[in-house]
Amino acid sequence: MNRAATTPSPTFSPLYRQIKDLMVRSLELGEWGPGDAIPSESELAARFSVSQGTVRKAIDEMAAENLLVRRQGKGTFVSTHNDPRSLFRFLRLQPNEGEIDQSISEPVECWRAKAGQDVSRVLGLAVGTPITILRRLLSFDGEPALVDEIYLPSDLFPDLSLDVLQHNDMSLYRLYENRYGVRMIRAEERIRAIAADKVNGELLKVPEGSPLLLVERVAFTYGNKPVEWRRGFYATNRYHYFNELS
Amino acid sequence: MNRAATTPSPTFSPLYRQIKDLMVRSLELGEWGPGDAIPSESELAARFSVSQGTVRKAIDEMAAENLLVRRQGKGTFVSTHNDPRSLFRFLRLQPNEGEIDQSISEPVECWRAKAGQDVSRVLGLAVGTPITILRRLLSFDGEPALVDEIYLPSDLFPDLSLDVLQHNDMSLYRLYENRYGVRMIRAEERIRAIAADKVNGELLKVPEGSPLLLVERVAFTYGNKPVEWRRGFYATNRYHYFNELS
DNA sequence: CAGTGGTCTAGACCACCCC
DNA sequence: GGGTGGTCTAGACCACTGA
Repeated sequence: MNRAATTPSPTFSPLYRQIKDLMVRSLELGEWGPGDAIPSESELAARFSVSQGTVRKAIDEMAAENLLVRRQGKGTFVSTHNDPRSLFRFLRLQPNEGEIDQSISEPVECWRAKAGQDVSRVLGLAVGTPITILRRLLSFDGEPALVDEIYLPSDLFPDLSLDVLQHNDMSLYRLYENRYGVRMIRAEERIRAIAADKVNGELLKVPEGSPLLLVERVAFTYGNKPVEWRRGFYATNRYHYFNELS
Repeated sequence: MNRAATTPSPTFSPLYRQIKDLMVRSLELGEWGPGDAIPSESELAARFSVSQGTVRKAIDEMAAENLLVRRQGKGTFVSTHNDPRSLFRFLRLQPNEGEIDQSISEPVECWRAKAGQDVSRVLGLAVGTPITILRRLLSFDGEPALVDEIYLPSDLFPDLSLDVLQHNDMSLYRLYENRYGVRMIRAEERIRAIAADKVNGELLKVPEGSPLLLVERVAFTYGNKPVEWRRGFYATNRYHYFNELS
């Protein structure tokens, strides 16, 4: 590590942040894959020629961003959507009473199209880029809870089809990660109330015109690159969207 | 600081967390009030007979929880709702396009009542405890955006009335803090979609039956004590609820 | 037992703010 | 210049895990 880089300057960046950037790059490039243990703190300190405390601070920030998971006595691991604990990290819908025993994702449709203005703006694609659109129904304990309409750039998810979805009984983000090597690390949601149309009303078993939550999500992978756009229609008679503010 | 307390034991708690607990207590007891600078890190280190690094770690956690705000070169301060930067910390509604120039809170009603089952359960009060209920309309740039229905235990907000509200042109949490010494530090929100009733429809200038967000909030002060229950009816034609997931 | 992350210390120096 | 928080180091020891 070049100490000169820490010289005061208009673009001062502390050492631990430079280390962090290098480590994030190792994640992006796949040097350390999801679920893997990364080298120990002392190994990393030696590799970057800094003290253990500096490496530690870099890892602290990455753990706070859910990029890494520390496990005392075992090591530090690249976080993964295969971990059951992260299953509900991006799904804030929960039952008004009790807990969810079982959630089932039922693919409904999957087709190819060309990106229109809206999708290309959100995902940073050129208008006309091939995209894959899929619709699926998510049920909790046998009751339909939400319908998702998902827009993906086809080049990143080449063979995605209804067949693939039906033969993979896992969360979508697990599928993205395991089959396509695309890891979602962050998302933004914009929520509105709308009236159910015919299609969603039937899927969710509510009358047309019933109030639904419309949850629009943009999900990002490493480098703040948006790779998924999603419109979720949430039935909130038995469930609600939970959020904690601090 | 009694080092023996750090001896390995079934209830091991690191030194910096014990320091943090002591400091949180100082906040609860009002030794350090909102907006005040707390003692410098070296002073605190001396007071608790620990190293500066240990105090630092305690402050780090408190800053992460928005209890304190660090300002390099100046000191560490008790966070306050008087700080304009924290104005939208608990209000996640934002315009679909552009920014909010001006927000106006217009009190509509304010009356006393006795806590029913729902309020007492949420706020941890006995049924029948005196509560104060108020309704207000929040407008952004002249357009009505949301109606709040707010339930408070009367003993903590003794003279709260329509008159007080009309003569205090500040955010409610500023009023709570400045006039009643109640600081909100955390909140939970549960969001559903509902149809507008007559009253809220008129206030928000939308037809009866239009879809609205119902945002139920429980807000907590120090010690995780719930002190406010709120039902917000958000019009989401021009605005949306924004949330970031990570 | 050895190896990992977690805590704590003491001291040096830097960046920022204000007098 | 003197105070504050911010960074970085080197070293000691503790807590947890698994072979």
